Amino acid sequence: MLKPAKMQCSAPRSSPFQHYKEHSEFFRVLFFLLPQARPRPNYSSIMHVRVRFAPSPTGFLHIGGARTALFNWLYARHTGGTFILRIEDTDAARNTESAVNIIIEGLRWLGLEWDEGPQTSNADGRSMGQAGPYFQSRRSAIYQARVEELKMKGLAYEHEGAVKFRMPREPITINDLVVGEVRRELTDRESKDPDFVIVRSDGQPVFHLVNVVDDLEMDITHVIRGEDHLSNTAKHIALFNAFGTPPPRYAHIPLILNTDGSKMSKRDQGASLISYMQEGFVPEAVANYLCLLGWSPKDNREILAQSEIISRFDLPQILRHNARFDFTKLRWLNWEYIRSMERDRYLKLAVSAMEQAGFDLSKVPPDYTAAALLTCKEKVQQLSELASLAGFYFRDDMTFEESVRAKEFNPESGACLLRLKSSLEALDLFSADHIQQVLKRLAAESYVKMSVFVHPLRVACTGSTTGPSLYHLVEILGKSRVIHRLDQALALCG
RNA sequence: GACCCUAUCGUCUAGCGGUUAGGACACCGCCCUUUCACGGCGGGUGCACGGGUUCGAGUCCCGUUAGGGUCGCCA
Repeated sequence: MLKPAKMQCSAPRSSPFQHYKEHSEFFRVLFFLLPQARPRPNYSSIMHVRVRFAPSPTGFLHIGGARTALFNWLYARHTGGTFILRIEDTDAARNTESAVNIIIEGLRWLGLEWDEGPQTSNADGRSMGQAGPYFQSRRSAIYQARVEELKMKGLAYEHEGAVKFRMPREPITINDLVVGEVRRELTDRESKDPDFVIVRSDGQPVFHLVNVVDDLEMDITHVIRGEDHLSNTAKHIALFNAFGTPPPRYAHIPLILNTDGSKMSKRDQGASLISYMQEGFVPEAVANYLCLLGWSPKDNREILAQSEIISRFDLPQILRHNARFDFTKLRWLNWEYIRSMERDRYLKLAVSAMEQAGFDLSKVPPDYTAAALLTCKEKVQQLSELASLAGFYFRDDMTFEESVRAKEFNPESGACLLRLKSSLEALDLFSADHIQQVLKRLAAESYVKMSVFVHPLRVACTGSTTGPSLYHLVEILGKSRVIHRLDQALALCG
């Protein structure tokens, strides 16, 4: 089996110069003699790229599917081509409008706008593009005509009420842009009966048929999909051949596995894109992370602007092996995006995360909310962590876990809190600086470290031993709230 | 069972015959420090195994092993 060079560029395979690097001396001379020959012809200028994401609306958008969509989108943007969304809703039983909506909202959240496809989840609703309908459930006539065509050509036949396609018995060679040249032989089971069903006995066309017909009718030039379809591709190529149309270029991208290396299925943690939307992830961070699975900018950088990814992204450099999903690294990336996020956008996302966690901020002064949430901006990896980190700002009564209560509140800390209370009460200007001065002074007077006062104060104010910068949080809470909380804590000190 | 793909630190990756095998996340130590962090400095960990080819192999070839995928009247 011949494996083509991994670094083969986007140039059409027909180019005799694609391996010029391997014969540099020879071609250097050749290029000199033939100035019209370019080492890297620009693929996009030769052909207008049309790619599609074709999910089945199952009520779920798999993170791997999201990455497939992302890679298609990136390739379209990279080449100046067209990104198409097609809904493969041939299985009527489990397809609902809300299931389509999950796909649409997921893609929009990730920022993957499509150039052609539905604009709403309604199969008969508005759409963009001239190659519609973009719902397979509305393309029955097209499939029927194509099946008739195959029958006429003697390439399909009735069998027990279904229609079967005459699959070639010879091995089929797939020329994959990522995997390379793959010679696919029939399996032993297929050898017994190579022909496969393209229309079920109930009249419904099956995936292999509709997928190929749509790619053909929609002039899809590149099929970028998960590697789980690599073996099926032989069937698809055979179908294209049967229709007398050259197949598109294929690019099978590696799969995303669980951390333990097992296949990521629906039920696995983090398998659904919706979970990221709900758990405080920033779409750019998720997209950035997804890009790094199976693709690399090769310059030791992890955080990349979308525009940069678009200009660098290409199919031949995609890795061939599966990647395990590293939730910890995603969280780190998300933190990087949150901390460098523009203030107002952060506030918007932070407020909605708090509301999602059950906090009603509608009656809280906006300035207070903003100041409070801003103290946590660089401290959360997911926006959903805000509820526990900043919750104390928005609660009237502190609750203390038994362990915290036993450890932090005792006669000694009570004494500290009492002095803290009178000193803070006397403070005219309740600012972080002045509050810090008070702590410093008290510690100096008692010949103890600041932490002797810092710790009880933090626990009294926030209910926790960790949190935002103490002096700022005390300032933001304001004198009356702080005094009230000190009283509450004092009552627990015995 | 058959067919197909894959194999560099724990994870994501750089590497395209000659490297002290680089980076990131995670982890450990020290410094800074009002907590948790951030930041700074330093550290450990890797070419699955076995054969070839070659002066020289992480890199090319073959095999083994392991992982993943496919073989539906699912998509």
